[in-house]
Amino acid sequence: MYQYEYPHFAIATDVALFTLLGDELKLLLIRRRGAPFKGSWALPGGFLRTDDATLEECAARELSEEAGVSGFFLEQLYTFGDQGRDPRERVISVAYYALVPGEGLTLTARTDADAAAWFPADALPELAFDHAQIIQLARQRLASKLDYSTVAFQFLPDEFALSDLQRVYEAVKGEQLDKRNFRKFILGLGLVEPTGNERRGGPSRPAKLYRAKTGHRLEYFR
Amino acid sequence: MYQYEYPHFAIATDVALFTLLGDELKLLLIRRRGAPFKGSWALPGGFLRTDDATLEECAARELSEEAGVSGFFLEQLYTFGDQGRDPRERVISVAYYALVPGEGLTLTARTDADAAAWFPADALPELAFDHAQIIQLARQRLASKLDYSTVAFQFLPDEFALSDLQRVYEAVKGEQLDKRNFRKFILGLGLVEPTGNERRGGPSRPAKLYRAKTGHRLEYFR
DNA sequence: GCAAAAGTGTTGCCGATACACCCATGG
DNA sequence: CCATGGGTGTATCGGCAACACTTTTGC
Repeated sequence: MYQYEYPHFAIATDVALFTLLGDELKLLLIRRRGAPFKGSWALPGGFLRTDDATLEECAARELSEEAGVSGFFLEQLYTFGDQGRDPRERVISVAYYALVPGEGLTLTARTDADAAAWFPADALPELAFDHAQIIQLARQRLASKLDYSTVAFQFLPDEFALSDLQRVYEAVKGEQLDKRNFRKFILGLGLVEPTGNERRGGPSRPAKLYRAKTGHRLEYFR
Repeated sequence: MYQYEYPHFAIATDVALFTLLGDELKLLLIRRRGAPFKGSWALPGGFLRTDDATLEECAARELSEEAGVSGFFLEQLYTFGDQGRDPRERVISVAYYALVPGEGLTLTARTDADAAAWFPADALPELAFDHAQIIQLARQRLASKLDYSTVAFQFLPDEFALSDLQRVYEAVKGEQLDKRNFRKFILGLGLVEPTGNERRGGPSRPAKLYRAKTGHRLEYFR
């Protein structure tokens, strides 16, 4: 038994995980099985354990445990610690946002798969706790990071067509972009290179495929 | 005595408080009176208490208690929670940065004033914990926020000359700016208005004074 | 041959930069 | 009258937005 000089609190991480399915930005939600907010939709997340070496590790663990997802990009967003944001006791929540390529999602591999689902980011249900606020902040951050970093690549597999990348920008920003200007912009950054492969099979001209020069590391430009 | 389902942790806030003194960006440091890192310089900060309604309130309280400062702008920066960042026990630290006008600093009003001191932001001593990392992050954030927000006003009193504002930009970014272009930039934003007053008394032409149109609320442009 | 998506250049405009001199005051 | 900082305009350049047609494939 320990005696502490200062009060201690529960720490949690909550993660807003986005992906692109078709032309639409999607967000992963979990249906809560316990109180409080039992039956409500909420962000995946959970309490920090002593064997989580870092907060990020905690967030990643919850994402794979609760949602059966892996291979995501993860970045800290903001920390919420107001009194009363959790009705049980004071919980300090470190919010993250995460991105996965739309391809190869392993949601179905989970035992209780129906408890997790992708929602259109523009049509979310009522959410538990202050999760609506977290999501709003995550979307803002995401949209502004498109303008000065390579976050967009995190939505795509290693090989992608420029039109795939454009679909990411359009879905996240919620506006149409001019194809020629977009290509000039991306190629002008000098951060992608052709792989030499093409994507065939569609009823149209094959698309040249590219990869991020830096692998999938986040780069800042501007 | 309570039994918790999950482990609980100490939460702290640490604050990087900047001001402009003369032409130089300064950072406030506190000399630690207790273990660990006794005698080292550190950021002002301390543990979250149950009567702090918000994390921000905790940060503000510590700033006024430890440093005797008030009237600052305060914004959350990042949360550090790795194992081992505090040798005593695991401490989750929510880092903030804060800005005060160089005028009217009340540091001297403190009882143990010699325990707190302003250091040139470019010449800091060895620091306790991971505080050097926090400060580096704060400076980056600050410098980039100059480009798309009105944070700079937070370094200035209500009335200021355009050259004061320019000194802020130069100190934070660490580079000289062209006076004419700078004024065009600021006036072009349309976020300041002349107060009608002048600052006389120097051995030079009096400077017209301005105020932020929005009061001291943070605005985003671009 | 037709539907569907890929690919490709030029022009105009606006915002950012570079640059040097006169002005008003206090001492 | 001199030292100090305040105040002002123009020309150039480069990046960004607007804009439409041809190409390659699968069926």
